[in-house]
Amino acid sequence: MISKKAKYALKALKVLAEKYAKGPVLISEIAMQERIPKKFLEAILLDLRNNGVLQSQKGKGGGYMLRIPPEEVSFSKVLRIIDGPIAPALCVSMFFYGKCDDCKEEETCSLRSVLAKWRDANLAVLDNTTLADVLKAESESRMNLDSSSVN
Amino acid sequence: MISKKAKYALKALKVLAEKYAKGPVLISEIAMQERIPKKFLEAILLDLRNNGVLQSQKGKGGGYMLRIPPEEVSFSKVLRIIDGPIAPALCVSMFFYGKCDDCKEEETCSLRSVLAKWRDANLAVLDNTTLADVLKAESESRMNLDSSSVN
DNA sequence: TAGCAAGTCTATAAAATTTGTAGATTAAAT
DNA sequence: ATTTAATCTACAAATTTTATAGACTTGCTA
Repeated sequence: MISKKAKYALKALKVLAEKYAKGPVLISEIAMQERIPKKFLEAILLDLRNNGVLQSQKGKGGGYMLRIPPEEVSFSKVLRIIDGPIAPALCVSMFFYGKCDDCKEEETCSLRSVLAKWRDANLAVLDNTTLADVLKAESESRMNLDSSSVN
Repeated sequence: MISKKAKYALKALKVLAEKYAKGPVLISEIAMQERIPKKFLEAILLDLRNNGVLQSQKGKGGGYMLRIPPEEVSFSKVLRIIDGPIAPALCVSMFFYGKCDDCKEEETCSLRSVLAKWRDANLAVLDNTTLADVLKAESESRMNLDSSSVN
C-alpha cells in the first residue's frame, strides 16, 4: 500500500500533467479539485519541486507546473521522493540501501535473493508507468463514458 | 517496503520449511536462530496458525510446523495475513477492498486503472513465489559457497 | 496425579510514522 | 505599497508498528 501522501502526490501530478505547458496552477485549485488538505498538499508539492519534478512561481499569476514532460515522470521517481524505498526491504534497495539489523550474513541470505527478484519485477512496472499513462487512461475512460451515453 | 513483522514471518517460515515433515520446531529455537524477539514471534506464528498456514502442538515435544507443503505457501498468502492488502490502494484490492475517502467517482478514476495494472503485475510475482523458492535459493547459495571455497 | 514444558491469551506501552494544522516569512506582480 | 501566492518552522493529533509482561491452558511423562 502506498501512503495517502503518495496518492495525493500522484493525483496532484495528474492535474498538473493535464495542464502541462499551459501555465501555472494554484495549490488551492488542486487541493479543492482533488479534495486534498491544502497545507498538506503544500508540503508534498514543495518536496516534488525540490526534487526536480515541479517548478514553482510565487506571487500573482504564480503556482505550480511540471518541470519535465508527463512521459518522463515515472511512478518510481514520484514514489521514491514521497514514500522512500520501493524495494520490499532495505537490503535490496537500489536508492536507499541499508543493512537489515536482524540479518547475519547478507551475501547468503536466501530471503534476500527472492526479495530482489520481487523488487525487479516491481521496478519494471513502476519505471515504465508515467503520468502519460494516467492521462491516457483518463481519455480512455472519457471515451467509454461518451459511447455509453450514446446507447 | 514490507514490515519487520512480515520479514520475521518469512524468515520463520523458511526455517519451518526446511524442517517440513520432520516434526515440530520450538518458537524459542526459531527466535534464537533468526534473531527475532520471542514474544513478538509468538504472535506472528499464532496468526499464521489461525490462518491455516501452520500447525502447533503444546506440551513437551511440541512446537510449530507447516500445515501445507512449502510450494503451496505463497508470499501473497503470507503477506496478506501479516501485512494486510498487497494492492497499492484499497480501491484496487481484491481481498481488502474499500473505497478511497478522497475519491469522487471510482469508475472513472484514471489513477485507479493504472494502480490496478500495478497490482496485477505485483500479484503475478507474489502468487508464484513460495517458500519452495526460498529453499531453492538457499541451496543454490550454499553451492556457490562450496565452489568458491575450492578456488 | 504432580510437575514440567510449551503454546495461548489479555493487556499494555514505548516508539515510530503518518497525517494534518497554524502562523509567520519571502518573493513576485501591479 | 499592496496583494497574491509560495515557503519555512514548529507543532500536534492520530495511527501503526514493534515489543514486553504475566497469567492461563494444554499435553506429556514420571
